[in-house]
Amino acid sequence: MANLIEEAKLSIDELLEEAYKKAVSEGALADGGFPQGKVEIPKDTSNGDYAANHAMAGAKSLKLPPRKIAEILVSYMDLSESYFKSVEIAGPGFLNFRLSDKWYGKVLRTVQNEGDEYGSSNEGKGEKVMVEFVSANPTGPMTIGNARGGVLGDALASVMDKAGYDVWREFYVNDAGNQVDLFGKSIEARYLQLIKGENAVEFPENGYHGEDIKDLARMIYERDGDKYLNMDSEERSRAFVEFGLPHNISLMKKHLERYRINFDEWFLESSLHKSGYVEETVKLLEEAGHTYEKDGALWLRNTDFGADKDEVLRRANGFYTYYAVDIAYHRNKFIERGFDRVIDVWGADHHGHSIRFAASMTAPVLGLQNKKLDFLIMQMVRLVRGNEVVKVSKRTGKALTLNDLLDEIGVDACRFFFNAKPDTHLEFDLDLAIRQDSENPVYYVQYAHARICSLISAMAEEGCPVPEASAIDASLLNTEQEMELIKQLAMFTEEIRLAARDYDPSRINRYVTELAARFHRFYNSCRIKDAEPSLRNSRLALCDCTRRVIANALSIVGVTAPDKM
RNA sequence: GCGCCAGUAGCUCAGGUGGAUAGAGCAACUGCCUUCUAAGCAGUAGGUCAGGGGUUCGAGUCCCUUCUGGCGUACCA
Repeated sequence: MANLIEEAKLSIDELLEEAYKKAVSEGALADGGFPQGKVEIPKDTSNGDYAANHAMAGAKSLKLPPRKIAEILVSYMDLSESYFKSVEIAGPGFLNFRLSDKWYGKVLRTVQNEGDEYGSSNEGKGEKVMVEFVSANPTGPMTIGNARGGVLGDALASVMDKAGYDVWREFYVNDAGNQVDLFGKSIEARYLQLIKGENAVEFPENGYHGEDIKDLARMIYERDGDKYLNMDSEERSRAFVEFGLPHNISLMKKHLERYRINFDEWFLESSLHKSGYVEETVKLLEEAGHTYEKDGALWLRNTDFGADKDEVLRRANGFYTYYAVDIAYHRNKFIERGFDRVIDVWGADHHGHSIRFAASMTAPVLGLQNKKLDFLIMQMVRLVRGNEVVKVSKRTGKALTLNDLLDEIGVDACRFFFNAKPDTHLEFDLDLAIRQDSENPVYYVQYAHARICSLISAMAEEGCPVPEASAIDASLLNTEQEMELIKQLAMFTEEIRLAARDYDPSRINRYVTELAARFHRFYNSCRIKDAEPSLRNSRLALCDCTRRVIANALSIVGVTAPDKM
């Protein structure tokens, strides 16, 4: 559970502080306090692997020019027991440290010892976090937008899990409310059209036009014939909903499983209605005086909590709005189920809602003062086919479904592709996606893994198994390519930490692509098979570590790491 | 109108919370397989970081403003 980058930075801080203290005790520096500097990995590591700006930060308090301070610190510094072989002063006063082979060896040992666990840390300290994502309406098939939200949520959950949070994946099923009524009415219309003819029955204006609705009607007709023909309309569409929803939900489960997403819970909206929890929550707000009646509806004074408008909680017809249900649902997450933090992965079409909703959640009666509600708002996916923009809408029924997409480009490519930075618009070109073969970066990464696997097995057959990292001589790994590769291996834990902190799992994509690139560079410039035995063993251990980290990283994104390609 | 997100190479995007000379991949061009997987590597070319102001030793990064695109601003979810 080591974060090698953090360790290296900390050890530089310690080296500097020791040098500072020694310099002060011998009168070389004024005792103005140890300067609070930052240790960073510079963009360009040709001057050093780590750069510290303490000398610049201390210029004022120590009343000396930065370069002078740097010189004094360096002269009092002892690197002999450290992970560094040299320190140099550069530019305005940067202190540039270069890593020694003691550190490179430690990296390989750490990767090998920690195995599948390498990359994990205890940053999150077991905090209970729920990631709610996808939560697609069960009124139709999942779309390409859900493909993005699915990977984002799932990979975010994985990253947080690795970073030491206690993570729960949840799918919120909207199995109640207007959309569901409309769903029932849509099936009903299609059903009646089957019997009476398409022109004899009017289709609801805002109904769901998709083929899947027709399919559902057909299934019902094939099973029960015209049994529902003379039934009361309300009763009939309710019966159709009772058939259609479970059907769609199990289909979503199946497709998401194919997409390698498994939820800890499929939470039913209807359960909040049945248990009276929505009513109870609204009453809470009512009794605290946060509501008023207008035009027969019950309104929440959301402007009191800083929102730009008030919201309807209960419609004039007596039904609760999704807004009221959402408040109840989130109260349930925090209060009833004890999550410390909730992250909702929502599309950009919900961002207005998320801002107003966050305001509502600060209502003191809800008791969420110490809780943390975050939103990961992902921008929309723009579907294009060549130059033509493809409109995605469930209403028109023309959407490309998640399952169709998986048929076309495969799970690995899809997961890798959609794990992109959440806050930028994603352009998805269907023409490109279909011919996304070797152009796709996912293959570049997988290829590195397969290359290593076949190399390792070929070497094992020749009597050269992968050695223990503790038994190799890391000082032999002294070419630029080897050192760059090891440095990238060391970065993994830190990368996961940052991905969790920023809610940006796409960092892992970039990380693993860079790791693969560094491996390919190494592989091209360094022979393994016919190197001296000790060098061969060192390189073999390096290959093995790379293989492990690639596999670990890909598993976070939910992409397979093949042995052969 | 107001609010949120974005604008970086021909295309798709990075840019580590203000640091050293702005980077990858694709596309284009030139090389590298009798040697561990060429789905690879090395190299060339490509830029007014949307425009304009400001903050400071220093700005793609922070502030203001204009422009462009997306999304929102329902008794839909």
